[in-house]
Amino acid sequence: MTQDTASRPLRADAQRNIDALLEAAKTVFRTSGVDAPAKEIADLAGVGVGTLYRHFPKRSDLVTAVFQHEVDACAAAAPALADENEPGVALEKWLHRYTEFLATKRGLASALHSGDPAFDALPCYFMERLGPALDSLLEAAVEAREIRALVSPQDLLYAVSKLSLPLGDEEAGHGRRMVDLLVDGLRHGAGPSR
Amino acid sequence: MTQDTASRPLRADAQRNIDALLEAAKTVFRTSGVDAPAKEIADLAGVGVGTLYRHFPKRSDLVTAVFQHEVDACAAAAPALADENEPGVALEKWLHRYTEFLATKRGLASALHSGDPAFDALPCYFMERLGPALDSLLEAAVEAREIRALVSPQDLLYAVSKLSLPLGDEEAGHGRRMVDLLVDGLRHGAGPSR
DNA sequence: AACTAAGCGGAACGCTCTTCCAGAACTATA
DNA sequence: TATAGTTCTGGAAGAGCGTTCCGCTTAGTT
Repeated sequence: MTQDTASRPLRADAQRNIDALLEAAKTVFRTSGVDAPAKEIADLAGVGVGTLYRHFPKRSDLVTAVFQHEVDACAAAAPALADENEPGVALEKWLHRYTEFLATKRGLASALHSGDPAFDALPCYFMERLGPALDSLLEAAVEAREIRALVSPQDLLYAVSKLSLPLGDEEAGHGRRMVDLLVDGLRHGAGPSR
Repeated sequence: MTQDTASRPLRADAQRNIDALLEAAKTVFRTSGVDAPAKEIADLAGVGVGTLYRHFPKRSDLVTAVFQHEVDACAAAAPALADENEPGVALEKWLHRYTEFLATKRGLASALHSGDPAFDALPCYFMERLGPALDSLLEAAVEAREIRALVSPQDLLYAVSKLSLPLGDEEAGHGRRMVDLLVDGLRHGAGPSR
């Protein structure tokens, strides 16, 4: 899933280590934030710190890779959910999947706004991957007349983002409730597509 | 303006150092972010690092103090602007003053969302100080029939916050333009108060 | 002037980041 | 399968930063 773009195909053990590092980094970022010690990540992955720095010379490289990895996983969940559920339910489940994804990104949001140009491309990647994924779910739901057709995937993604990464102080679960409300709102106007 | 709540009145040189540290930290936070080296702040303030840690044992103590200091300054600007300008202009100028304040807070926003409970009280402090300040400007402008009366200070503060601390990638100045638009929107419906 | 205690500075310690290279591990070839 | 050639690995080493600690300084008091 990683590093198969060009050049020669990377040695097998190296690929294994990269995967282990991504998995470890995902876990550590969630528990200790994006500024967690490099050694913690290397230890969890079962490799030396040198190996970490060989594959991800800058911290932002690792952060970016983990982020893209998770965005990909989130996007990939859409077709699976569409197969297994009614369109409206699939949409709802995917949005919750998306909220869970966002919930693990508190620390990452800080990095995104840190001004480091290394992160500039992430929001684009985000939209490019998730936009179409959500769009297919929306279209199916509109087709099935379970929701109305008046929302763009971009708007919905941003709306859910802002609901899930709140400014200020508020109790847990607030984001999830607001997302439910949003989906119900979409359902309300459902009917024959014009 | 600082540390005069209780106990004995703090030695004069200590108070001077505290002020110098706050001033230095404000500058350094702006240029190097909230994670800047402690020594950089201490040097700029002309004191040893020990002095910094004596007054602000944890980094969050310093961050919190600087933040409150700046919130106070921003709130204090409201009456002055109200004296020197027409109500509508005072409102507009203050909102721009507020945007400038927010613009220096990129790094701080990260800290706020970092999950450190030390920062939990900041958003409340923020609203408590700025809410009334903005409210007085709004009331004066409504009274003078320069804007309509349909907005709460909380909504306006949050709206401007979100416009000024954008998610995603966008060119500079976007926040400022959107704030202008918002103020024009307020003006549009102006007329006899009901 | 002398005393007291608050306050100061910066050396020292420990932790983390990052680099580097000798040697291990893998792959291709014969 | 044996060998050569390359990639990749691990962790020691060097540098830098955060934080603590304590002997000395200095403001305030009598």
